[in-house]
Amino acid sequence: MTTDTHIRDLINRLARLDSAAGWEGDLNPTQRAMLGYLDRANRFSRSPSHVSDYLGITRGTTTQSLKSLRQKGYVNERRSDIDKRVVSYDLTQTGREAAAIPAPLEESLSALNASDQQALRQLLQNMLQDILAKNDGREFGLCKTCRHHRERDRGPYCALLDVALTRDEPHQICHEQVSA
Amino acid sequence: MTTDTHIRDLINRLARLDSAAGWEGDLNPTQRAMLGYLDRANRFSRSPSHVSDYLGITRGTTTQSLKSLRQKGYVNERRSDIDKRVVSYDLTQTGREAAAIPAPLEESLSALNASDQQALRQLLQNMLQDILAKNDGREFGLCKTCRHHRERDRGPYCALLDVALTRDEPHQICHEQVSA
DNA sequence: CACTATTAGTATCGAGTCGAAACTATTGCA
DNA sequence: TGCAATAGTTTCGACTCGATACTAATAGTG
Repeated sequence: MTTDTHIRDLINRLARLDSAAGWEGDLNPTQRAMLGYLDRANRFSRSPSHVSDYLGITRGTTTQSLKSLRQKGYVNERRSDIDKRVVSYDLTQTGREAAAIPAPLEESLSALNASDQQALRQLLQNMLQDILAKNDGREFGLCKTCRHHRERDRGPYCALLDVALTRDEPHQICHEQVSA
Repeated sequence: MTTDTHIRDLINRLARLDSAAGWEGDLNPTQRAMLGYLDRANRFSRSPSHVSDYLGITRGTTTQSLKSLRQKGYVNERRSDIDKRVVSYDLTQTGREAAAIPAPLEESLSALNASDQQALRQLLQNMLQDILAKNDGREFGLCKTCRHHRERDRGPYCALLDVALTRDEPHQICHEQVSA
């Protein structure tokens, strides 16, 4: 059906234009995407494996890209004390600044009215969930939308990992997130 | 605004998943995108420049990719007689077959009902037009939606190039297309 | 009609993406 | 304790991609 191809093309073209604009400075589109993910992911979701799952690439590739991001001073590596296999990445100050520059796609997005934005988000989200379900991929939704998220007296809390959360963590991406 | 980032992420993730699935056989995602474009573009729109404009990459890159597509037997090169600088690419039989395999994104798309599809297409199209307008990029719409397209007694006709069109050309992509 | 500017396309370079496959180190489990 | 699973890394080869410098053909101007 020609109709289908069309929407697919639109999505790919939009992403491509977003990418093309993403060559700003010494970052390429993939590096920018990683930076963006690390910026929005919580402390449980910042390992090479998580980045790989989110971007849909292999861990080998991710290792390479994270290495070049580290060499350019955008991220710091940190090994876990609990599980010595695990590595986690933090954005440096430079990294946070770079993650903050807006893309042309965002400007165009803010031109849409609120209800259109809502509709668009909903439709895209449904598609994404559908595809992820078929590929047993994870959703990487926001912590606060998860079935394990609780609001307690002393603040937010994760019932899956059994840990107290800081005030901003519910708004971050979690690799364990499962929609309620 | 977190809201904006979200939609942008959705679009990029969908495109990325589409890409990741696009490694089938001996084609990579970019090669697959080029093949798809060449398959849907009319005879006036199949040069390296047009591919570059459509994909938002430089001509140098496009030349390289077309070269590898040709070596693998997916496309044929043809120099124009009128303007000897111009080259045009045709899909081979193998190329047409490869362009026909559907992506997971398409299946997920057909799960949406017709009105949702229409709504989604419209919203994405508006965004695309908006972004293209800001970057003086071309729309690459279908011939039949163009202001130069005419329906004559002897069949479809292009008033811009002053040529008669075959029956299927109005349904193809044209680099000269300008929405009516 | 000659001269210059523009346009179409190509080659080369360096950095980096990407999957595949082979590998190390750690942890989990029976 | 010993083997399987997991997290991450390395290496390889093919390729993308922008930048830059290039050739050839056409267009436009005086």
